Amino acid sequence: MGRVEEKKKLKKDALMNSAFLLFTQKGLSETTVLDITKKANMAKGTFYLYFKDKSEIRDELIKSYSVAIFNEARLEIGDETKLTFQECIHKILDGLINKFIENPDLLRFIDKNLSWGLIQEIRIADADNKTPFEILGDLAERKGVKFRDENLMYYMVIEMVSTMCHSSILDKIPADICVVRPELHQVVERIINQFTT
Amino acid sequence: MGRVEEKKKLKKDALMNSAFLLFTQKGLSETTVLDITKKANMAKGTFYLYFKDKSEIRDELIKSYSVAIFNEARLEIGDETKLTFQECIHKILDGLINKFIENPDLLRFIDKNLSWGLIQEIRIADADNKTPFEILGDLAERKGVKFRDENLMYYMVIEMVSTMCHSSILDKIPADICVVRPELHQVVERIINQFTT
Amino acid sequence: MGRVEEKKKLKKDALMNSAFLLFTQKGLSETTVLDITKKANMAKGTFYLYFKDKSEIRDELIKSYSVAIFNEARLEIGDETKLTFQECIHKILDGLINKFIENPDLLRFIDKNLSWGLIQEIRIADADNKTPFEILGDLAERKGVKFRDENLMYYMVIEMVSTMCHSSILDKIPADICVVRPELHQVVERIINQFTT
Amino acid sequence: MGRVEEKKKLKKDALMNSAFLLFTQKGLSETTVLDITKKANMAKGTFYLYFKDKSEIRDELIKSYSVAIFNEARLEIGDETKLTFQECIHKILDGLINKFIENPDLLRFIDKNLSWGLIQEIRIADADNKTPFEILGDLAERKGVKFRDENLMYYMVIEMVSTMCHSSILDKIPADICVVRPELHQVVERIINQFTT
DNA sequence: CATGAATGAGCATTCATTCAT
DNA sequence: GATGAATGAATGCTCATTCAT
Repeated sequence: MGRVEEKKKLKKDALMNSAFLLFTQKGLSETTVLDITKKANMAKGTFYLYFKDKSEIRDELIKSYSVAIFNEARLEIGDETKLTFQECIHKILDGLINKFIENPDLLRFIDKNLSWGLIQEIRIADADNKTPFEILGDLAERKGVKFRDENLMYYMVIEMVSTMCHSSILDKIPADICVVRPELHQVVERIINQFTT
Repeated sequence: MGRVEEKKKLKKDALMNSAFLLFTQKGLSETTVLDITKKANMAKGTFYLYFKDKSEIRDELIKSYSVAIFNEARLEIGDETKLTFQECIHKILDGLINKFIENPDLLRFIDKNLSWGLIQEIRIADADNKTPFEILGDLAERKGVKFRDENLMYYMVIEMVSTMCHSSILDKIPADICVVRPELHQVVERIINQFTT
Repeated sequence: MGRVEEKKKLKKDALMNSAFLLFTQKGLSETTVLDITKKANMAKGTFYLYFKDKSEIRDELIKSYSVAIFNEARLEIGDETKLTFQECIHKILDGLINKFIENPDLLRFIDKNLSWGLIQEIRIADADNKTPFEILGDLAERKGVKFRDENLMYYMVIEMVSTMCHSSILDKIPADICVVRPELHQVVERIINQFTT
Repeated sequence: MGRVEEKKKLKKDALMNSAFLLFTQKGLSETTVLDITKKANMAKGTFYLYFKDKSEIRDELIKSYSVAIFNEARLEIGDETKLTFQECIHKILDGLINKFIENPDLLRFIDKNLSWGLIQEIRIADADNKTPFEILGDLAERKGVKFRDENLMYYMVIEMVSTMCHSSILDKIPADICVVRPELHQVVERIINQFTT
């Protein structure tokens, strides 16, 4: 039965990959179920064996990609022992930007679909099932840094980073990411300073 | 004939208002022409007497609202003679936030549809047909302030402000606008400082 | 009131001319009432002051043009005294072909809409209100020619002439009218011979 | 899978038959897709599984019926060895008239839709993929008959036959087919004589 | 399990016709 | 009389979803 399970997993993954690409390129309502199944080399009806409807596949996609992104961001820091909190943040930011440059579809999808509510529900399995913010909180504690209004700070940073990556990487607006990157680092630093107590 | 013209204007306005509300609540592709006309108490066909298709009404809406918003923001400053550049910006920001608090639909619509390209095309009739950025540029000049990478700065500020207003006013995420407002002022100030030469 | 009557006639004529051109070029169901009124420089609603609906204008058109065609064909013969019946027919045929070459729209319209029933109802005001076939019958009598199955003969001749004119003049199929014309004369002659007793 | 294919064929045939009847009775633009599917006891959407749009079903219909008609006409001749060319033509003509008497809808459809261009593209699979005119040409050759302006001759004959069948069979105008038939034979004979060299 | 044929609700758009001005 | 704004029925076509095979 493990074989069967594996096969089912493969099918589901194929559908999710197809949907991912199509959603990022054409948007949800412009992507048809037929589009998705065709790209995955399956029949239309098969879709409904794996997902209740179109919105279910979208939700699963968001969850899955978000976990991956945040986990990789965490690993990006590497050996943190000789780094300040701000340096850790810079490393994470650099890692994210690089990732997004390599994989613009991912960026498009994340930016379009990742909601604040969702972020807070993400739990990184490889990190004691903690949420991204708990992980950052632990890091800050280890570095002896304290913030007021942590949530607001994270929110601002995330919004600023995601919107600037989106426009500069995907559309080179208002400038290429090479130009935007140093300014973005600085803005993030300033926002963090603003909230540091 | 003035009567007829007036009536037509009323009809068109009714359609635009209906479309505005529906677009902000359900999005463009989820809003049907029938929805719009029903809400405006008209027959489906009437829509096509005033607009070529759905995208035309959207474009007219964006243009019309953007001009209004930016013009009002400009007037918000009032007598600038005794104010610094930063103080002017704070006044504009406060005015905008107040406006958005009063009119959340407007906020929703602006945030969803106002693109960077569009902003640069907006010309304020009451201000020598200048664009918002030209107006701010003039102001900065009068105040003797200079920036590097002005465009990027404006972009970052606008994105930060619009996204924070959107989430805090409409969804109280990550906090209510009362909490976010002072922090937003400060972030904007810091961003402007970062780019001041 | 004669003035008013005249004006009404002019309007009606303008509508009929526009409709005629549009029907011949685009067909009945592809021509909209708006098309017709626009071409006649009138408002949509005005159409309904002169015609009950689209089919009424078509019927009036057919009648009017058919009468004109047949009357002119009759006049084409000129002084018949020294001509045989066949020579008269040849003259009529030549006149018709020339007329159709000059005015292809007329040809298109006639061929599409002139029914056998209609032909038999046509009465030429300038010829004692006789039908075309009565006129030809009189001519045959004067020339001392007799036919069996006159109706069938006329029908065959008319169909052959109209279809060949249509295709050769309008589409040069299967050949140009220059090539077809002599053969058409001969076929008509042969058909008449076939029915001559 | 043969079952499925068979069913699909049945469905497609049902659609084509419905469309055929409706097109002949109401014309192309007066027939809606809903009409067609209703008559075939299917849902509207099903139509689009089998045909791209309305014009595609019309094209398929014309092609299919034309090939059938011409092939049967060819077979009508039977053993030609003791027949003259004219006698062969008479047999074909008789076969066609009989066929049209039995199947007036077919006649209506053919007459309305079969264009000269199309006839020349018809290739009879059972006769070395030759066109109807090539087949007749071969026959004439075998019989030692020669024509000038063959195309024009065929065109005239076809037009005369189809229009006379149409009106006499479908509307008994100008007379019943029983009356018209012998005259039609004779006219065809005369036309062929006219072009024989 | 997988398929894809079938369904029918839903949409954008057109246009004949009416009617208030 | 003339206008053209308003109507809403009708049409071609799409697509999410179901279900028999």
